[in-house]
Amino acid sequence: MTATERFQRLKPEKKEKIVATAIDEFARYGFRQASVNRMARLTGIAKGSLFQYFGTKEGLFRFIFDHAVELIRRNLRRVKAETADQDFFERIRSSLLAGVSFIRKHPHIYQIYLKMLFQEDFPFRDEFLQKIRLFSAEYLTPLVEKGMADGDLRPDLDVHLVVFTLDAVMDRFLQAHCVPFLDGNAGLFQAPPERVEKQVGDLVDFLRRGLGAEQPSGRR
Amino acid sequence: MTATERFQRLKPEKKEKIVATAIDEFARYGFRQASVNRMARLTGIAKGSLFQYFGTKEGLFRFIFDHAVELIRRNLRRVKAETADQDFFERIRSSLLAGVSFIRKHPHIYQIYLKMLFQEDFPFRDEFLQKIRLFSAEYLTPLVEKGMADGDLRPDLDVHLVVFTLDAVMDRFLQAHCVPFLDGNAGLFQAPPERVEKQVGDLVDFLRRGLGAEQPSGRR
DNA sequence: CTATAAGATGACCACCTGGTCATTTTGTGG
DNA sequence: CCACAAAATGACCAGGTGGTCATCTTATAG
Repeated sequence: MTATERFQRLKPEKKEKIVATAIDEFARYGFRQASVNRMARLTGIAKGSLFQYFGTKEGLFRFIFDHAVELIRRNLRRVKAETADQDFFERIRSSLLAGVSFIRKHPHIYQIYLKMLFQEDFPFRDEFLQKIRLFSAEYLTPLVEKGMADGDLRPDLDVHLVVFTLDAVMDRFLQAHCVPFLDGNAGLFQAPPERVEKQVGDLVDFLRRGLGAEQPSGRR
Repeated sequence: MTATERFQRLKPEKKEKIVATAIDEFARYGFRQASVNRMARLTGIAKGSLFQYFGTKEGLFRFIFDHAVELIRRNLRRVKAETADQDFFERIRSSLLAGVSFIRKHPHIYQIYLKMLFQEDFPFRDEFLQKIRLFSAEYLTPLVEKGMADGDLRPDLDVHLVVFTLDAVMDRFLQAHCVPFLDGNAGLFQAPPERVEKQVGDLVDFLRRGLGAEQPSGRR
């Protein structure tokens, strides 16, 4: 990969400051419009040093990108494991709440994610889009397949269509939490935790009504 | 509004060339990264002239923006009127097909739309997001309300949630048609018309199964 | 054909960018 | 305290930006 040993040798405090500032910068401005000069000013580190650490702006972004991917991967794995014994719709509920929680903790990473979706001038965008598909395939697909096998989901549904729909609805829910006017007048935008809890509940109940088997194994 | 009389006085041919080039440029590069120099080179018109016509880069974008909004508005109105007598799900089907058709005809406008969703450095972005909400409220909401009143939709569903879900699924369907790897392995990306026809049909059938009343007034 | 107004033009400006590298500062072992 | 290496620095560069405006070209009217 790109050589960042020089950067890795820095004091943790300095490293964190650089990472935080860079994430912020890329989240706010995308790739092309992000300014290494500004990052240098904000971190108090000479521009030359930043280029010594990462080679190029793209190298710096590569590092941030990998960092973010790893964070997301860990989160998905964790949620998947923690909810393994739950009912299908309960898992969807947990996934949505985990998504909101992740965004709360790492808003700038999510902002970068949203920008990369439709902004072609990001480096590694193809890799990024492939990873998204992989995440969806590795996370949602097996979840749906298990849901059908367990009888939580109506047996007449096409797995791919369920995955596609869930992906769309869940993504949109998270987007509406971050972008004004993308909610359906439902006050999703920057809703406080207790309101989110109810919104997620309502949405999942709605999904259950459309996708759930009539008499599932569980109660409710 | 911003003064564009100077531009309006030009020969239609010249006007169209400018509009087409500008739409292309903003679609490819967003706002900040779009270059008036490049547009001048591509149209063969002096940069100074472009600034005489539109005042600023923002003025030029304002014109393109209004132009695009008007196009979309007309399209929505037309589809809504043309499908007024159809069954609810038939209308959704028609809307999706009309969406794909619009994107085929105006791919760059749709690209600008996608970029504006998450790129904050566009001028008029708040206005844009409000318009989106308005379109959704004026288009999808009454459609769903009529669908429920007509008994096409299950009566126990919450209108807002149906609108939210449809919005999410339909938007995602169109996005998947334009961005690779956003489809659920379903080959939506840049699918040819006949494939789109089938995909839309499958999706709508799927939606009908989840949202439709058991015994609607019509056949099928 | 001329006088005048309207329009087109591109050199120019200040500013910002990613990236370089000679120079200075700092850290370390003896 | 020194010597030497490693790290930090910011002036500098070429190239691009949005925007201006004196100058030139064109069209029109008398």
